[in-house]
Amino acid sequence: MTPSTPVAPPARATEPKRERGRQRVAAIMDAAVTVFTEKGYDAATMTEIAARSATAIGSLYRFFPTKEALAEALLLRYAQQAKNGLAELELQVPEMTLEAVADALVDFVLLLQSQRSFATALVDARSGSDDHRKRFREAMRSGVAGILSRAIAHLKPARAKVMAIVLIHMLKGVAGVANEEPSARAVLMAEFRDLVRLYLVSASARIDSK
Amino acid sequence: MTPSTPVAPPARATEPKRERGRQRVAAIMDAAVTVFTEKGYDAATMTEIAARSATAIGSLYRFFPTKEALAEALLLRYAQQAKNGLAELELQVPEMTLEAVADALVDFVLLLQSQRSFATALVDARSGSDDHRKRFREAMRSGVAGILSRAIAHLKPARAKVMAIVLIHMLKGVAGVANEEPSARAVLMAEFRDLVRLYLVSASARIDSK
Amino acid sequence: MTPSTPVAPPARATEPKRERGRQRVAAIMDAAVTVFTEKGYDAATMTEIAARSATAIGSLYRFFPTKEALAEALLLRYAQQAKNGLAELELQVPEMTLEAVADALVDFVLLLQSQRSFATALVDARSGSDDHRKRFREAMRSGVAGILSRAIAHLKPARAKVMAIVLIHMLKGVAGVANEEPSARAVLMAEFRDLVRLYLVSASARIDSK
Amino acid sequence: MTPSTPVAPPARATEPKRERGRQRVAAIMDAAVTVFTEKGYDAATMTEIAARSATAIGSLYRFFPTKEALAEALLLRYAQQAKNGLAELELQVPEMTLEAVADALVDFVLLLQSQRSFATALVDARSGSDDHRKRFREAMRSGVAGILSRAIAHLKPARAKVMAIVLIHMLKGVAGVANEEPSARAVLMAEFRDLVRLYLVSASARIDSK
DNA sequence: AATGAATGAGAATTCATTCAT
DNA sequence: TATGAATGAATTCTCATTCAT
Repeated sequence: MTPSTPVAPPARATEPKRERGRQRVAAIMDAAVTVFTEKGYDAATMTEIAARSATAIGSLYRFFPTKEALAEALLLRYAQQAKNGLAELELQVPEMTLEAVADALVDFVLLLQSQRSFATALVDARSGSDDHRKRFREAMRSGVAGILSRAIAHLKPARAKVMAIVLIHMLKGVAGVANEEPSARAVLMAEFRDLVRLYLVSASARIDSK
Repeated sequence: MTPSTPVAPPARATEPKRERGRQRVAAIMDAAVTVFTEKGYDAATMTEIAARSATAIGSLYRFFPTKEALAEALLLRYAQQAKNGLAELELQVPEMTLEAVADALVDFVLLLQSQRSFATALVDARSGSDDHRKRFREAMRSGVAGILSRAIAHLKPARAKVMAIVLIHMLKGVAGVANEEPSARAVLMAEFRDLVRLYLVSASARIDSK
Repeated sequence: MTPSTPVAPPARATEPKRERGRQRVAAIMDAAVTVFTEKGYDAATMTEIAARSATAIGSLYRFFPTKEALAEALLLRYAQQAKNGLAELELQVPEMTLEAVADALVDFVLLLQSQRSFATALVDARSGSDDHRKRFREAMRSGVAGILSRAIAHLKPARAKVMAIVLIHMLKGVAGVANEEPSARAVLMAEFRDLVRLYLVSASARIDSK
Repeated sequence: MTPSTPVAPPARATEPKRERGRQRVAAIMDAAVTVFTEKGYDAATMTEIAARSATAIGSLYRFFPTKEALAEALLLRYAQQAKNGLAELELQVPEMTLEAVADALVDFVLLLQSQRSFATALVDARSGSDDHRKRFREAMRSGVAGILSRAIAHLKPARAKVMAIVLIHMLKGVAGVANEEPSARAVLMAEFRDLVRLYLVSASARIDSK
């Protein structure tokens, strides 16, 4: 048969309507995280994801009609978690010192880290609707900017945004520490922690001195 | 037991003996950089690289026996350039202020940047012998550490190494600025520059205060 | 890999550049005619066409990048033959009686018939660029109309066109006779022949009587 | 040896006992006509037919155990209608002129036409038991032959059959007119009408002249 | 040495049909 | 009985790599 969807939008996953389906979807997503993380988006195969989640390939496609749709769903879930985490953190900022905020951000990243590497793989993938990816990036930036605004008095929104971008980049480095030799990890972590603190404190100081 | 070399080391198959060959190789490598950058390692095809360099696919394989070998060669060339640049920079460090060194590092990254995006694509690719990649990373770190050692008096080698790692990560961010909206680029660049300076100056100060 | 041609035009076949390739292409096209005829466009598989022409599937795709492209090429070849045949016939019309022209048209169809059934399958297929199909239809109609114009004096172009359409439809019936029981074929053929003659003669008479 | 019935005859799985079921079946059949018409037999999917008739795929299969069975049922329904129409027409023939009969046949086809295109799709499909198709064809031919016999005095049964075949083919052309450009339709219709009349009248005349 | 043809494993995706709830 | 999940063979198409001229 000739494909009946010559130019279709990214295609959303069919929502499971029974308990069994929901379990399947969960299993698939977990397996997908693993495989994407191990191999990257391109090299990961739907077949392997199906196999690892003990799902027939047809069933996999029932819920995720496209490799891309699957990645998208994963990213969405991840984004949700990240967003929630940031929102939570933001609430606690008022009662924290700047250093504590810096540490909290680092801890937050560390918490997400298990999923982060796959997210990196997917976010960096070039194919597909960058739409979601952009929105995700934006959400992260807004979240971090929000925290910064609360943490540093009189920080202008524009600067908060810029700092958020830089900060997020730094935090990516934190996640990357996991790939280093075990012996070096502790020191590296400490160094990153210091740098993050330094960045926030310095920014705060610059404002106060004005 | 014989040493573990089951697979022939992926390297250039034939050293081009004649001028004609060297041109071919150069054309191929240039095309490869373009294609790898545009599509990423996996999505790039040998056929397209051949086409873009006006090379027959068979000829391409004469020079680079596998896709991986081609990537490796590219990486090697890139590493060489980076190394040379760093070495050069290192020589000039003694006559520079710390801030100038920070700026120079940023400028250096910017210079490499055109090739950097493809390098990122290749370095992040998981397949194949990480051997080269590791060596490349090591070289970069050593180079930057060397510069730091010369730039900051009494900096212990171990700390220089740690700082190099952190610094290199930051510099990657600098390269990433290119992907941002044009309107935001200048500010972001400035922010990164500040941060790099801040990092070096702060590290230097910490030592002096001891 | 993700496909690199998300929305590409029907894709033309790569022209073979060596003798071997040309033979391949011929073998493939012959096999394709057979398979399309036997199973129809949808049910025919590229795998089977490859197998029947003793071609590796990859080679098949080298020359015909799409199932559709293959069908298109077949149709083109067929159209060319039909066109040529009609053009030839047109030249001879002046020296023929009307009945002879009628018979010649029937014979012409019979000649094409071996390929006709597959062409029907392809022309009727819904997918793909109707462009070629339309052009083919138009060519046939023009050809037949030309013959009619030469065969029937004072026939107006517009009427010639209309008659051509009707005539071509009748001729399709002639081709369809092959599917009937052998015992009935001869009589059916004769009946169709008579009808075609009747049609032409009657049309001619109507003009003369004016 | 037992008679060759290896596969169960594809027929309605369950006669709907209740009103509800009958509605379902009707909805399914209607949707099926639409989808088959739009896409052709092969490209039509059971899933889509189910969706369009708001039927669960499982339910669809309760009523029609295979895709083929569904097609068969559709064809059967169509055949019934055609048969009835022809039978009705046959009764009226004695009081009609030959020309009127010709027109009536054309009108009859036009009436069926809405369903005809799908029927064409299915009749032309090669898969499955041609049994039904043959029977359908036979019924049509008999019906038309009957009409002819009544319309043309002294027409021998054998000739009636042959003429029926030719006539039916011509009538298919009438149905095909719908695909032509609107501007051309009227003229084409008239031409086909004339041809049908011409055919009947001429046949009648030939007999009388004997 | 250069070129383009050949190869075939493997990837994404579809869909008729069967099962379990 | 009705529903939606499960299944997996089959299909189109890709591409790194090898061969033959």
